[in-house]
Amino acid sequence: MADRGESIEVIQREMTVFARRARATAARMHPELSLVSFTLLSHLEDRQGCRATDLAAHYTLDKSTISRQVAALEKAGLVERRQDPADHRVHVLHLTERGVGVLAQVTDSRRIAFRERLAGWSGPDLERFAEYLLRYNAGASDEGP
Amino acid sequence: MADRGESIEVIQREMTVFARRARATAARMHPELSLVSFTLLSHLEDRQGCRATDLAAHYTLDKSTISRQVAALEKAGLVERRQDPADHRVHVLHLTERGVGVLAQVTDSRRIAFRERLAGWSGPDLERFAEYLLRYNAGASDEGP
DNA sequence: GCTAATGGTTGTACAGTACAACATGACGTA
DNA sequence: TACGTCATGTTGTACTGTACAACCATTAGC
Repeated sequence: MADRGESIEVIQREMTVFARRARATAARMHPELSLVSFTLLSHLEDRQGCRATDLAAHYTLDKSTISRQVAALEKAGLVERRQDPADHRVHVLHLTERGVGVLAQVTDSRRIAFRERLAGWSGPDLERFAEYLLRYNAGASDEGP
Repeated sequence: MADRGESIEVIQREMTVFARRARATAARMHPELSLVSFTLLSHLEDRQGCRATDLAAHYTLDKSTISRQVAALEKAGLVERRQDPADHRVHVLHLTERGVGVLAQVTDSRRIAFRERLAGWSGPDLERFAEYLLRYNAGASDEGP
Protein backbone atom coordinates (compact mmCIF):
# COMPACT_ATOMS: atom_id res chain seq x y z
CA MET A 1 0.00 0.00 0.00
CA ALA A 2 2.25 2.76 1.22
CA ASP A 3 5.64 3.00 -0.40
CA ARG A 4 8.84 3.21 1.55
CA GLY A 5 9.09 6.99 1.40
CA GLU A 6 5.57 7.44 2.57
CA SER A 7 6.03 5.21 5.59
CA ILE A 8 9.16 7.07 6.50
CA GLU A 9 7.32 10.37 6.28
CA VAL A 10 4.70 9.07 8.65
CA ILE A 11 7.21 7.67 11.10
CA GLN A 12 9.08 10.93 11.08
CA ARG A 13 6.00 13.00 11.64
CA GLU A 14 4.44 10.78 14.24
CA MET A 15 7.62 10.36 16.22
CA THR A 16 7.87 14.10 16.25
CA VAL A 17 4.32 14.54 17.39
CA PHE A 18 4.95 12.07 20.11
CA ALA A 19 8.11 13.81 21.19
CA ARG A 20 6.38 17.13 21.38
CA ARG A 21 3.81 15.72 23.75
CA ALA A 22 5.73 13.40 25.99
CA ARG A 23 7.35 15.85 28.28
CA ALA A 24 4.24 17.87 28.94
CA THR A 25 2.27 14.73 29.56
CA ALA A 26 4.79 13.41 32.00
CA ALA A 27 4.75 16.72 33.81
CA ARG A 28 0.98 16.66 34.00
CA MET A 29 0.94 13.11 35.26
CA HIS A 30 3.68 13.54 37.83
CA PRO A 31 4.36 17.08 38.87
CA GLU A 32 6.64 15.68 41.53
CA LEU A 33 8.94 13.81 39.16
CA SER A 34 9.77 15.08 35.70
CA LEU A 35 10.42 12.75 32.83
CA VAL A 36 14.12 13.45 33.11
CA SER A 37 14.24 12.75 36.81
CA PHE A 38 12.22 9.64 36.29
CA THR A 39 14.60 8.23 33.74
CA LEU A 40 17.59 9.08 35.89
CA LEU A 41 16.09 7.33 38.88
CA SER A 42 15.21 4.34 36.75
CA HIS A 43 18.73 4.06 35.53
CA LEU A 44 20.02 4.29 39.04
CA GLU A 45 17.75 1.53 40.15
CA ASP A 46 18.65 -0.55 37.17
CA ARG A 47 22.35 -0.25 37.79
CA GLN A 48 22.11 -0.39 41.51
CA GLY A 49 23.92 2.92 41.68
CA CYS A 50 26.36 4.56 39.32
CA ARG A 51 28.42 7.69 38.78
CA ALA A 52 27.25 11.00 37.42
CA THR A 53 29.50 10.55 34.44
CA ASP A 54 27.80 7.29 33.58
CA LEU A 55 24.43 8.98 33.58
CA ALA A 56 25.75 11.74 31.36
CA ALA A 57 27.19 9.25 28.91
CA HIS A 58 24.11 7.10 28.86
CA TYR A 59 21.71 9.95 28.20
CA THR A 60 24.09 12.14 26.24
CA LEU A 61 23.53 15.00 28.62
CA ASP A 62 26.14 17.46 29.72
CA LYS A 63 27.81 16.69 33.01
CA SER A 64 26.69 20.03 34.37
CA THR A 65 23.11 19.11 33.59
CA ILE A 66 23.48 15.84 35.42
CA SER A 67 25.19 17.56 38.29
CA ARG A 68 22.26 19.86 38.81
CA GLN A 69 19.64 17.20 38.27
CA VAL A 70 21.31 15.00 40.80
CA ALA A 71 21.65 17.88 43.21
CA ALA A 72 17.89 18.41 42.97
CA LEU A 73 17.16 14.73 43.45
CA GLU A 74 19.44 14.67 46.44
CA LYS A 75 17.78 17.72 47.90
CA ALA A 76 14.44 16.00 47.40
CA GLY A 77 15.78 13.04 49.33
CA LEU A 78 15.47 10.59 46.47
CA VAL A 79 19.14 10.01 45.87
CA GLU A 80 22.25 9.96 47.99
CA ARG A 81 25.85 10.43 46.99
CA ARG A 82 28.50 8.22 48.51
CA GLN A 83 32.13 9.05 48.07
CA ASP A 84 33.99 6.29 46.38
CA PRO A 85 36.73 5.33 48.82
CA ALA A 86 38.92 4.16 45.95
CA ASP A 87 38.69 7.42 44.00
CA HIS A 88 37.86 10.53 45.87
CA ARG A 89 36.74 12.39 42.78
CA VAL A 90 33.85 10.03 42.33
CA HIS A 91 30.44 10.18 43.92
CA VAL A 92 28.53 6.97 43.57
CA LEU A 93 24.84 7.67 43.35
CA HIS A 94 22.25 5.50 45.03
CA LEU A 95 18.53 5.67 45.43
CA THR A 96 17.41 6.32 48.94
CA GLU A 97 14.62 4.30 50.43
CA ARG A 98 12.30 7.16 49.68
CA GLY A 99 13.67 7.28 46.14
CA VAL A 100 12.85 3.65 45.63
CA GLY A 101 9.35 4.28 46.89
CA VAL A 102 8.64 7.29 44.72
CA LEU A 103 10.09 5.61 41.67
CA ALA A 104 7.95 2.54 42.24
CA GLN A 105 4.86 4.64 42.62
CA VAL A 106 5.46 6.70 39.50
CA THR A 107 6.45 3.66 37.49
CA ASP A 108 3.25 2.07 38.58
CA SER A 109 0.98 4.91 37.67
CA ARG A 110 2.75 5.29 34.36
CA ARG A 111 2.22 1.62 33.71
CA ILE A 112 -1.44 1.96 34.47
CA ALA A 113 -1.81 4.93 32.16
CA PHE A 114 -0.02 3.15 29.34
CA ARG A 115 -2.04 0.02 29.90
CA GLU A 116 -5.21 2.00 29.52
CA ARG A 117 -3.80 3.92 26.62
CA LEU A 118 -3.09 0.69 24.80
CA ALA A 119 -6.16 -1.18 25.92
CA GLY A 120 -7.59 -1.62 22.45
CA TRP A 121 -4.48 -3.24 21.07
CA SER A 122 -4.10 -6.93 20.42
CA GLY A 123 -1.28 -8.85 22.03
CA PRO A 124 0.64 -9.46 18.82
CA ASP A 125 0.28 -5.82 17.79
CA LEU A 126 1.67 -4.67 21.11
CA GLU A 127 4.51 -7.08 20.79
CA ARG A 128 5.41 -5.95 17.32
CA PHE A 129 5.11 -2.30 18.21
CA ALA A 130 7.44 -2.79 21.16
CA GLU A 131 9.84 -4.64 18.91
CA TYR A 132 9.88 -1.85 16.36
CA LEU A 133 10.50 0.78 18.97
CA LEU A 134 13.36 -1.21 20.44
CA ARG A 135 14.82 -1.67 17.03
CA TYR A 136 14.43 1.98 16.22
CA ASN A 137 16.03 3.22 19.39
CA ALA A 138 18.77 0.65 19.38
CA GLY A 139 19.87 2.03 16.05
CA ALA A 140 19.83 5.60 17.29
CA SER A 141 23.41 5.72 18.39
CA ASP A 142 23.71 9.44 18.69
CA GLU A 143 23.36 11.26 15.44
CA GLY A 144 20.29 9.92 13.77
CA PRO A 145 16.84 11.37 14.36
CA MET B 1 6.74 -14.59 23.62
CA ALA B 2 6.34 -11.35 25.54
CA ASP B 3 3.18 -10.98 27.53
CA ARG B 4 1.00 -7.94 27.30
CA GLY B 5 2.45 -6.20 30.32
CA GLU B 6 5.97 -6.71 29.14
CA SER B 7 5.28 -5.20 25.75
CA ILE B 8 3.66 -2.23 27.40
CA GLU B 9 6.72 -1.76 29.58
CA VAL B 10 8.90 -1.73 26.54
CA ILE B 11 6.72 0.66 24.62
CA GLN B 12 6.61 2.97 27.59
CA ARG B 13 10.34 2.92 28.10
CA GLU B 14 11.28 3.20 24.46
CA MET B 15 8.85 5.98 23.74
CA THR B 16 10.37 7.81 26.65
CA VAL B 17 13.88 7.25 25.43
CA PHE B 18 12.86 8.53 22.07
CA ALA B 19 11.21 11.59 23.55
CA ARG B 20 14.28 12.44 25.55
CA ARG B 21 16.40 12.45 22.44
CA ALA B 22 14.22 14.00 19.81
CA ARG B 23 14.54 17.60 20.76
CA ALA B 24 18.28 17.58 21.16
CA THR B 25 18.68 15.73 17.91
CA ALA B 26 16.53 18.19 16.05
CA ALA B 27 18.53 21.03 17.52
CA ARG B 28 21.79 19.42 16.46
CA MET B 29 20.50 18.79 12.98
CA HIS B 30 18.98 22.21 12.45
CA PRO B 31 20.27 24.89 14.72
CA GLU B 32 18.35 27.38 12.62
CA LEU B 33 14.95 25.79 13.14
CA SER B 34 13.96 24.07 16.34
CA LEU B 35 11.61 21.13 16.44
CA VAL B 36 8.85 23.36 17.68
CA SER B 37 9.35 25.95 14.98
CA PHE B 38 9.52 23.23 12.42
CA THR B 39 6.20 21.74 13.39
CA LEU B 40 4.58 25.14 13.49
CA LEU B 41 5.81 25.98 10.02
CA SER B 42 4.66 22.60 8.76
CA HIS B 43 1.23 23.17 10.10
CA LEU B 44 1.11 26.58 8.52
CA GLU B 45 2.07 25.16 5.19
CA ASP B 46 -0.39 22.35 5.57
CA ARG B 47 -3.26 24.66 6.33
CA GLN B 48 -2.19 27.35 3.98
CA GLY B 49 -2.22 29.79 6.86
CA CYS B 50 -4.13 29.82 10.10
CA ARG B 51 -4.59 31.73 13.33
CA ALA B 52 -2.40 31.61 16.40
CA THR B 53 -5.28 30.15 18.36
CA ASP B 54 -5.52 27.27 15.92
CA LEU B 55 -1.87 26.47 16.43
CA ALA B 56 -2.29 26.58 20.17
CA ALA B 57 -5.25 24.25 20.04
CA HIS B 58 -3.63 21.85 17.66
CA TYR B 59 -0.45 21.50 19.67
CA THR B 60 -1.96 22.04 23.08
CA LEU B 61 0.39 24.90 23.76
CA ASP B 62 -0.45 28.04 25.64
CA LYS B 63 -1.40 30.99 23.49
CA SER B 64 1.40 32.99 25.02
CA THR B 65 3.86 30.36 23.90
CA ILE B 66 2.51 30.49 20.39
CA SER B 67 2.54 34.24 20.46
CA ARG B 68 6.22 34.32 21.23
CA GLN B 69 7.13 31.53 18.87
CA VAL B 70 5.31 33.27 16.08
CA ALA B 71 6.94 36.54 16.96
CA ALA B 72 10.32 34.88 16.61
CA LEU B 73 9.40 33.30 13.31
CA GLU B 74 8.16 36.61 12.05
CA LYS B 75 11.34 38.31 13.13
CA ALA B 76 13.28 35.62 11.31
CA GLY B 77 11.27 36.42 8.22
CA LEU B 78 9.72 32.99 7.92
CA VAL B 79 6.16 33.96 8.72
CA GLU B 80 4.00 36.99 8.18
CA ARG B 81 0.89 38.08 10.01
CA ARG B 82 -2.01 39.50 8.05
CA GLN B 83 -4.83 41.19 9.82
CA ASP B 84 -8.10 39.53 9.10
CA PRO B 85 -10.28 42.24 7.57
CA ALA B 86 -13.40 40.52 8.83
CA ASP B 87 -12.23 40.35 12.44
CA HIS B 88 -9.67 42.80 13.62
CA ARG B 89 -8.66 40.70 16.59
CA VAL B 90 -7.34 38.00 14.33
CA HIS B 91 -3.95 37.72 12.73
CA VAL B 92 -3.84 35.15 10.00
CA LEU B 93 -0.40 33.60 9.77
CA HIS B 94 1.24 32.73 6.49
CA LEU B 95 4.60 31.41 5.48
CA THR B 96 6.73 33.89 3.63
CA GLU B 97 8.57 32.85 0.54
CA ARG B 98 11.65 32.47 2.64
CA GLY B 99 9.66 30.44 5.15
CA VAL B 100 8.57 28.06 2.44
CA GLY B 101 12.16 27.68 1.33
CA VAL B 102 13.60 27.03 4.76
CA LEU B 103 10.84 24.61 5.60
CA ALA B 104 11.40 22.70 2.39
CA GLN B 105 15.09 22.48 3.02
CA VAL B 106 14.74 21.29 6.61
CA THR B 107 12.01 18.85 5.70
CA ASP B 108 14.26 17.49 3.06
CA SER B 109 17.27 17.00 5.24
CA ARG B 110 15.11 15.43 7.91
CA ARG B 111 13.72 13.06 5.36
CA ILE B 112 17.18 12.09 4.27
CA ALA B 113 18.28 11.48 7.83
CA PHE B 114 15.24 9.34 8.56
CA ARG B 115 15.68 7.45 5.36
CA GLU B 116 19.20 6.58 6.33
CA ARG B 117 18.17 5.86 9.86
CA LEU B 118 15.63 3.32 8.65
CA ALA B 119 17.68 1.94 5.81
CA GLY B 120 17.85 -1.58 7.18
CA TRP B 121 14.11 -1.94 7.52
CA SER B 122 11.94 -3.93 5.17
CA GLY B 123 9.05 -2.23 3.43
CA PRO B 124 6.34 -4.11 5.35
CA ASP B 125 8.06 -3.43 8.65
CA LEU B 126 8.21 0.27 7.89
CA GLU B 127 4.60 0.24 6.93
CA ARG B 128 3.51 -1.51 10.07
CA PHE B 129 5.66 0.68 12.26
CA ALA B 130 4.16 3.79 10.70
CA GLU B 131 0.71 2.34 11.19
CA TYR B 132 1.33 1.66 14.86
CA LEU B 133 2.63 5.14 15.47
CA LEU B 134 -0.35 6.68 13.77
CA ARG B 135 -2.64 4.53 15.81
CA TYR B 136 -0.84 5.36 18.99
CA ASN B 137 -0.84 9.09 18.42
CA ALA B 138 -4.38 9.20 17.16
CA GLY B 139 -5.50 7.75 20.45
CA ALA B 140 -3.51 10.26 22.46
CA SER B 141 -6.22 12.81 22.76
CA ASP B 142 -4.73 14.87 25.50
CA GLU B 143 -4.39 13.02 28.75
CA GLY B 144 -2.84 9.76 27.99
CA PRO B 145 0.91 9.25 27.89
C1' DG C 1 -25.56 49.57 24.58
C1' DC C 2 -23.66 46.62 28.18
C1' DT C 3 -21.77 42.33 29.37
C1' DA C 4 -19.47 38.30 28.11
C1' DA C 5 -16.52 35.74 25.10
C1' DT C 6 -12.50 35.53 21.88
C1' DG C 7 -7.83 36.59 20.13
C1' DG C 8 -3.61 38.12 21.24
C1' DT C 9 0.48 40.32 23.92
C1' DT C 10 3.23 41.11 27.88
C1' DG C 11 5.14 40.34 32.63
C1' DT C 12 7.00 36.92 35.26
C1' DA C 13 8.72 32.51 36.63
C1' DC C 14 10.53 28.04 36.12
C1' DA C 15 12.70 23.66 34.02
C1' DG C 16 16.09 21.86 31.23
C1' DT C 17 19.88 22.34 28.88
C1' DA C 18 24.71 23.67 27.09
C1' DC C 19 29.28 25.65 27.25
C1' DA C 20 33.15 27.38 29.57
C1' DA C 21 35.92 28.07 33.61
C1' DC C 22 37.33 26.10 37.49
C1' DA C 23 38.67 22.86 41.61
C1' DT C 24 40.04 18.56 43.02
C1' DG C 25 42.03 14.27 42.76
C1' DA C 26 44.48 10.31 40.21
C1' DC C 27 48.07 8.56 37.28
C1' DG C 28 52.02 7.99 34.39
C1' DT C 29 56.60 9.20 33.20
C1' DA C 30 60.90 11.65 33.20
C1' DT D 1 59.16 12.12 43.46
C1' DA D 2 57.36 15.98 41.16
C1' DC D 3 55.05 17.67 36.94
C1' DG D 4 51.97 17.60 33.45
C1' DT D 5 47.82 15.53 31.87
C1' DC D 6 43.52 13.34 32.31
C1' DA D 7 39.05 12.44 34.72
C1' DT D 8 35.23 13.85 37.80
C1' DG D 9 32.42 17.08 39.23
C1' DT D 10 30.59 21.96 40.43
C1' DT D 11 29.55 26.68 39.43
C1' DG D 12 28.67 30.87 36.51
C1' DT D 13 26.10 32.26 32.81
C1' DA D 14 22.91 32.23 29.08
C1' DC D 15 19.34 30.57 26.16
C1' DT D 16 14.91 27.92 24.83
C1' DG D 17 10.50 26.40 25.69
C1' DT D 18 6.90 26.60 28.40
C1' DA D 19 2.92 28.06 31.65
C1' DC D 20 -0.04 31.19 34.15
C1' DA D 21 -2.03 35.45 35.02
C1' DA D 22 -3.04 40.09 33.96
C1' DC D 23 -4.11 42.83 30.49
C1' DC D 24 -5.84 45.20 25.91
C1' DA D 25 -8.68 45.10 21.80
C1' DT D 26 -12.44 43.56 19.41
C1' DT D 27 -16.48 41.13 18.47
C1' DA D 28 -20.99 38.87 19.64
C1' DG D 29 -25.24 38.06 22.30
C1' DC D 30 -28.98 39.62 24.84
